[in-house]
Amino acid sequence: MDTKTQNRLDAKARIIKAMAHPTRLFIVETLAKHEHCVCELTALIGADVSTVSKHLSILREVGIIDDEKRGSSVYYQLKMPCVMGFFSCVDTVIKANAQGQLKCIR
Amino acid sequence: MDTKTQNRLDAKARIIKAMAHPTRLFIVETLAKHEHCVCELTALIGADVSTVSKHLSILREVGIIDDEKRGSSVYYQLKMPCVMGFFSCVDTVIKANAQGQLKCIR
DNA sequence: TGGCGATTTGGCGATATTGCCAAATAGGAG
DNA sequence: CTCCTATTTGGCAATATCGCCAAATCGCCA
Repeated sequence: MDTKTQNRLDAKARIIKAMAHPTRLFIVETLAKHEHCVCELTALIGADVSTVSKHLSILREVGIIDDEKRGSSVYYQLKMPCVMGFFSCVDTVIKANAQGQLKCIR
Repeated sequence: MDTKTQNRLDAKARIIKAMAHPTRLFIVETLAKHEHCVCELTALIGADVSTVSKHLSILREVGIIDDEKRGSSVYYQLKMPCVMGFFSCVDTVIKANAQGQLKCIR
């Protein structure tokens, strides 16, 4: 694997890794509906605020979401809605696995 | 976040996590062209055979690739080609980030 | 200006991932 | 049967991730 390919795949993996966590998937799905501030997301997720804040910064770092400070709150929004289409393939994989399981039982 | 959502997102994250590694991205992209045996992939990647074998088992475990033993070799193939479309969004994110950088310099 | 609510950052222990080596396993060729 | 090649598995050290607490920031508002 040459260096150029390595760098390209490193960049790609960094972005995918940012989504490879249940809480961060929840954040992306939730922001797909509409923007939310950190406190709202924290309430929905049910984890420590600092934990949620770190998840948000991971997603922002790779450019998937955007933040905007308004008043005393920080509002996050989905910057790259295409990731939602991205997920439909994952659901396809899950469905295919389930059908494979069924076939074994039958 | 209720238990049902938690389980759904765990399953989704598991699959995405399987792709969140440069070497495994390389494997998926390579298999998208056509099937390869472990030895061929190992040569292309340039890592230890055992390392490549483990990466392959991670991808197989979540149902993204399939294996078939023929002769003394094991051939792997892409089972879920939709992941390639999945990647185009990631490229979009990378491009958007680059353009954002440019805007800052200008 | 002092204090309050919202958010981020530092740090720590627990856990997970990664990549190599060595050893086990599985088939095929001689 | 025995050697050889291809692959997988076990184990280990290095590194990264995760989630909480505590502390630092940052705006507002009285």
